[in-house]
Amino acid sequence: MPTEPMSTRSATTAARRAAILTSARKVFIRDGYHAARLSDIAQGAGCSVGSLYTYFEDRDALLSAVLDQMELEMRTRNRSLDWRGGSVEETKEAIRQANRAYLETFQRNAAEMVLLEQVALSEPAFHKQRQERARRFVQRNAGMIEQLQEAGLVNGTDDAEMLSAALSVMVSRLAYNAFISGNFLEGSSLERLAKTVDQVWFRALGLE
Amino acid sequence: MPTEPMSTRSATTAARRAAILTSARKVFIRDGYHAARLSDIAQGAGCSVGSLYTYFEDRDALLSAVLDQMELEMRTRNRSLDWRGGSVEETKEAIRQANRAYLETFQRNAAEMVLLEQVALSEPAFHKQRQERARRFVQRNAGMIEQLQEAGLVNGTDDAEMLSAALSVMVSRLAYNAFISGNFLEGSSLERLAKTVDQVWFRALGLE
Amino acid sequence: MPTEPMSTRSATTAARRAAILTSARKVFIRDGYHAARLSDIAQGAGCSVGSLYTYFEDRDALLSAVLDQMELEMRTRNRSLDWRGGSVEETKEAIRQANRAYLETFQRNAAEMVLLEQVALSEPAFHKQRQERARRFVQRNAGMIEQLQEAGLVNGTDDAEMLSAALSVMVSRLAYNAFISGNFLEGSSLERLAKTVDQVWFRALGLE
Amino acid sequence: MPTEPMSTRSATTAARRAAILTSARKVFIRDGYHAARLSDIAQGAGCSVGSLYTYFEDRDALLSAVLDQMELEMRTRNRSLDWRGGSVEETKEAIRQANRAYLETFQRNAAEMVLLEQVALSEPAFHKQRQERARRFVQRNAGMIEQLQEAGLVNGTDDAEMLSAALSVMVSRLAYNAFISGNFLEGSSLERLAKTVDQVWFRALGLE
DNA sequence: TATGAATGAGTGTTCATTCAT
DNA sequence: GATGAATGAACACTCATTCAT
Repeated sequence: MPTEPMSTRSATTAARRAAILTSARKVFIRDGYHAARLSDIAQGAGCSVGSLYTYFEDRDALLSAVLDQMELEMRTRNRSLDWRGGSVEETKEAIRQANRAYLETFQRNAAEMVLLEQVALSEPAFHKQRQERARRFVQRNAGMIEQLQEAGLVNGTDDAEMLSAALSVMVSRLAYNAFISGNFLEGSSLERLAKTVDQVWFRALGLE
Repeated sequence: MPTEPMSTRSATTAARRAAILTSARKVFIRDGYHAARLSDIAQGAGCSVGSLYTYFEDRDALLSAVLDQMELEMRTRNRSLDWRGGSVEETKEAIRQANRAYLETFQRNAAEMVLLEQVALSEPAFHKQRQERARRFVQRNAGMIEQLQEAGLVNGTDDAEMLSAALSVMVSRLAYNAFISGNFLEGSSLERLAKTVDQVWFRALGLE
Repeated sequence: MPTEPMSTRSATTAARRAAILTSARKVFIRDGYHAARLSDIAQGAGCSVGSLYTYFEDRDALLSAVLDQMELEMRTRNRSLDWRGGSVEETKEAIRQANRAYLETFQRNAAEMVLLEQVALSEPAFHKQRQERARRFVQRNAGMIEQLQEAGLVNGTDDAEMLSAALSVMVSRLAYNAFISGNFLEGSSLERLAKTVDQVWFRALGLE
Repeated sequence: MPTEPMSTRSATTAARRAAILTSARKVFIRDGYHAARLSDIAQGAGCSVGSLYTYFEDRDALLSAVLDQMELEMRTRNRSLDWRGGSVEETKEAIRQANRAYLETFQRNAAEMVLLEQVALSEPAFHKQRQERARRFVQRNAGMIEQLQEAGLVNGTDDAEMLSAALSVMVSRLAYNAFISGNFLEGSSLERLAKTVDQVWFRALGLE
């Protein structure tokens, strides 16, 4: 066994930690940030409440670990537009792929997105972190729009940063309304969303 | 006695109800949906905690009344696009005015919007109500887009409903990020937002 | 009824507060500072645990109120030696009375003294306050000894402050051992203590 | 093999026990009787919490061992007055030496004395044991005072036992207030204390 | 109708002790 | 013998709701 990764104890310990994390994620998503109870999490993990404190400092640290895990899994959605020159059609294709990747990730993690939203609304620290991430994402896209402007592919008089923000929030919020149960676009297919958002991006940038 | 004013008692009663409502709104907005405490609301209203129950069934009913009051005040923002024929330029002007009205209302009621968001994320009943309102709003705009399509003013092959939704959420979410403290667009002027969202609307609809 | 002291509500409220205080005092004394439970205090007061918080901020505030009440009751013990000139015999009589007053107070509040001791050992804030009181008490007596020295009644070469401290702690600690159950002088009569401490005071001061 | 040293295992075992004891003493003194935690003790001893239970029955047994160790070290302070006849000056010298020995021990072990006090106030069993020790100490001194009375060196009408107790507690409590941080005699030199307590002893016994 | 004291269920957290490895 | 994760009982504190006055 050349790649034996860890001792039995470590393995067990890691498994228990993972079980708690999984249960916590389920309970936090099912009951919401405020209503989630440690006792439910412990029960779901098959351990006592006290054991939660073996692996996590307190309730907030546990939540934080859950959120970190989610962010890690969703990292791909943060891949902003990757354009390094190319024809109009290549540019459009890059946009199509970025939008699709984002929508797919959102669809796969719809429940998680609600939790992220709840926490951001209640915990200033997390809200700040999340906004910072959004800001960077929008900035990157804005930089790309400026490159397109310089390359003469799109209208050079636009407010690139605000345009980037507008198109970004359009996609994310459309996904929110489509993929999260109870919302007014519920049931809309990813295809249908993608088609419209691509179109708006293209026209807003003048890529036609 | 058709114009009999309210009796003194009624007047007093109504005033007290209003005082409670005002205090509740302030506290719910200041402390957030979960952290707001009835004792603070009573203190702010200059009455006892017990009196709250004379005017409202329970905490949720009080919250509900606060939200209703807010919705009433913000009703203008729900005025969707009002297009009844006209030239391209007239259409664009109608869009400009609708967007501006929405942004102004949002800016004026930024704090309220946070509360609406918090509640929608925690209370399914209210969430449903809010989504229904959003759905109707989007449907109305979608209907108008279809009329524009039929009039030959805009591209007739677009998914009108999804396009309406996309453009709507773009405006509301951009406002959210611009007018609510701590968000990444904080400080952006209404003018700057309006210019970009108008532009995207026009291009997305082909109104140029 | 010219001296009607308070409204019925106030009376009831004060009575409830007093009941809680009485119960708290009993429980704190019976179980000790650390082992005392709020549930026991509430039960003894005939109310719910939650009601304790109507009258006291938290456990510490309740304890503090108990201690304040005790201090108030025991204030007489702080009456240090009151000597304003006079013959040797008058001085001795003043000492006799001061010692007796102290011992009587201690005897009457023996259980309370244990609690004071416990708290002082665990709560720096209270310890400090208590030491300050002791310091002032000793200083006053030291001042009187100096007056006696100046009057030529007692040995003028002694360290008045230290002598005062020595004689003070002798009385208080002897009382502690005599009046508190389980201690090695348990059962000794106040008379017996008084006779010895008076004697030591007289001889130490040279009042013979 | 009469001088066979301890086996390696025994040596190791004894060393570990000693390490635990040392760590426990440090932690109990640093954090106080109630706040001291076994996990800190184990960490200080460089072993696991579970190992504590290999060497000591439970928390109380460990505390008990710590206290025993302290008592052992401080045994000299328990050497009561050792008078087997002699002149007045020799008697006074014996008293001087006893007081000084006591004060020195107390000063050297001030922190330990606080712990002893805390435990005595919370644990009846230990309190009893401590009082018994104090009683014997006072009895021995009382016996010596009676011998002095019989020898005509001191006043024969005094209550020897109570006088012994009074003088004993005076020394110990003065030391407590002088050598333990936060008390009102803090900073007083051993010399200053000794001078006063010697004086009081001499005068109280009539040794002049 | 107004009051505000009383209620009590519910929660996160601590830590000495145990025991499987 | 050594380990340290698991346990679970115990506690202080909160606050929406009730109801006697």
